Amino acid sequence: MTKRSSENVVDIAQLRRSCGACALSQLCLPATLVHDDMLRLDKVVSTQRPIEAGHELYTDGAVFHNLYVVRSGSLKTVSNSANGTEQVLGFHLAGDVVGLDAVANDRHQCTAIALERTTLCEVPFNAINTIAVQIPGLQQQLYRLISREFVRDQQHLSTMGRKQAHERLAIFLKSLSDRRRALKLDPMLLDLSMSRDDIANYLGMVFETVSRLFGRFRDDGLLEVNRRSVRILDYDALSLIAAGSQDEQTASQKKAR
Amino acid sequence: MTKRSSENVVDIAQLRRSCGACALSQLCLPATLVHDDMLRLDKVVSTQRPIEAGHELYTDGAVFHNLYVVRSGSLKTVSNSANGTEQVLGFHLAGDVVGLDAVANDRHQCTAIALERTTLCEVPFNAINTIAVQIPGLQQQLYRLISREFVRDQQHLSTMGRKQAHERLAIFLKSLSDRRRALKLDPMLLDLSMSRDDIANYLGMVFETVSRLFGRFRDDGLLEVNRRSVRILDYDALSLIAAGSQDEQTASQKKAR
DNA sequence: CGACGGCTTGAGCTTGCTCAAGTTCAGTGG
DNA sequence: CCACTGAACTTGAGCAAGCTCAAGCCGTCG
Repeated sequence: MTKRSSENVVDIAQLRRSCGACALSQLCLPATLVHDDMLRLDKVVSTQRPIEAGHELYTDGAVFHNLYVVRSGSLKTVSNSANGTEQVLGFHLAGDVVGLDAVANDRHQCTAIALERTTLCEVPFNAINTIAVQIPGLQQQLYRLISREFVRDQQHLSTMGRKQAHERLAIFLKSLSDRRRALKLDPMLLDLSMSRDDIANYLGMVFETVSRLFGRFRDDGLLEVNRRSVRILDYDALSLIAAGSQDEQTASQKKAR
Repeated sequence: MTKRSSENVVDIAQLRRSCGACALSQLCLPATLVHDDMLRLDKVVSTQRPIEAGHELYTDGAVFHNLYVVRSGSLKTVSNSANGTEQVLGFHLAGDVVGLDAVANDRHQCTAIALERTTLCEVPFNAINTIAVQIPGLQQQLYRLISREFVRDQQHLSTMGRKQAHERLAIFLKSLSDRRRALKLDPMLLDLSMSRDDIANYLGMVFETVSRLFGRFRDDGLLEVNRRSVRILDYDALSLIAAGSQDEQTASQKKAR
C-alpha cells in the first residue's frame, strides 16, 4: 500500500506519510516550519484510510476532535437548515483544510461529504494546539488558515450577491481553474467531482439553470462540456464574464446566444 | 470627555476604559480570563475617539495592525469588486470584533464603515499575540473569535442560498432581534442604523424589494415600520417565515397580501 | 437488458428587477 | 419660523431572468 507508483495520473497519490515529503506542505500547516519543528508535527498527524464517494467525514453537531487536510480527492461541506433544505457551503480540494468551523463551539457546524474517493491527513486539534505554543510559526499558520477560510467565504458571499447567474457560474469555473493551477495541474481541464445540483446549490440557483448555462457557454465557444469533464477554451472570456463585463458577446467574440 | 454621564440612553456609554469594567467583556476577548490576566490585556487595549457616521475604520488593502471591538454604535463591512460593485458582507454591533479578515494576509480584505457615531476598542494584534502565548485562555478565545466570524459568514451564505426574498429579510430581522436580546436590549424594537440599500445589498436584492417587503410585513401585522424604527409585533410569525414556512398566511394568521 | 440517477432541453409562469413618479423627513438658509 | 433642498424611502407598472414542471436522453450498474 505504501508503494503504488503505478498510479501516476496524479503525483499526489505517491505521497509518503510524512509532512516533510508531502507535496502539499506549502499549502498546509507546515508552510512556515523548519525541519525540526516539522518532525514534531509529523508525530501528531496521521493519514486515514480513504473515504468513499458520498460518505461523511463528519456530521453537523459532531464533537470537534480533528482538523483534516485533503491529500487527494475532494469534499463538499453542507449545512442543513431546520426545514430540511441543504446549502452547499464549499468544495474542498487537495491542500485545503477542513473542520475549522468547529473551533468556535467545539462542535461541527456543517457536514463534510466526500465527492469521490478521498484521502486526508488527520490533525488532532488539541495536540496541535499544545505544540503550537512552542512553535510560534505554527501558531501563526493556524491563525492564517482559519482566517483564510473566513476570507474565502466572504468572497463567496460577494459572488452570491451578484445578480446574474452566468456571472456566478463563470466565477466558479474560473476559481476552480485557478485552484488547479496552484496545484500544478492543467488549469484548462476541469474534472468536476460535484454534480450539477451541487454546483447549483452552491451558487444559489437550480440545477436546470446550471445545465442551461453550461450549454450557453459551450455554444459561445467558452467551454467544451462532456458531462463532468469540462475544458476551458477561452479563459480570458470567462474571466471577463466573471468580472461582470456587461455583455457576454464582447467576451466571447461571438454573436449566437 | 471622560465623564459624560448625561447620556444614559444606552448604558454602554457609561463604560470605563478598562476591560474588567466593560459590560461587553462576556462577548469579547476577556471572556475566559481571570482578573490578573485581564489586567495584562488592559495594558494593550485602548479606546479610540468615536468614528462619525459614514467614516471608514479601515480600507480594503490597508496594512493590518489592530483588531477592533465595537463598544457602541455599529459598522458595516463592504468588499468592493473590480467592476465597482459593492457587496455588504456584514453588520457589526456592540461586542462584535472586526478586522479578523486581515489575519490571513496581513492586509484588510474589506472596508469597514461606521453606520452611526461609533466607539471602539483598539487591540494591537501583535501585542495580543505576544501575551496570548502566556495566557492559554486568551489564545483559545482568539481562535474562537475568528472561527465565530467564519461560522457567521457560513450562516449568511445559507441565508443567501434561500430563494425567496421575504425569507431572507425575515432571517435578517430575526437575527438583529436575537442580537439585541443578547445585549440585554429590547429585542422587539429594532433601530436600524443601516439604509434600505445596505440591507438589500447584504441580502442580495434591490432596495425597492426591501421596501416592498417591509410594507408587506407591516400589512400582515408582523411589523410596525416607521422608516428606520421597526417594532416586531409577531416574533413567532417572523421566525416561521425565517425558517421557510411555505406560506406566510399561516404564519401571520392573516389573509391580505 | 432494464432501471435508475444525473443531465439536457423545452414551455410557461412568477418573483423580483428596472424604470419612473411621488412622498417624507432632516437639515439649511433666508 | 418657514420654505427649500436633497437624500432616503415608498409605491406603481411592466418586463425578463430564472424557477417550475415535464419529457426525453445518456451512461452506469446490477
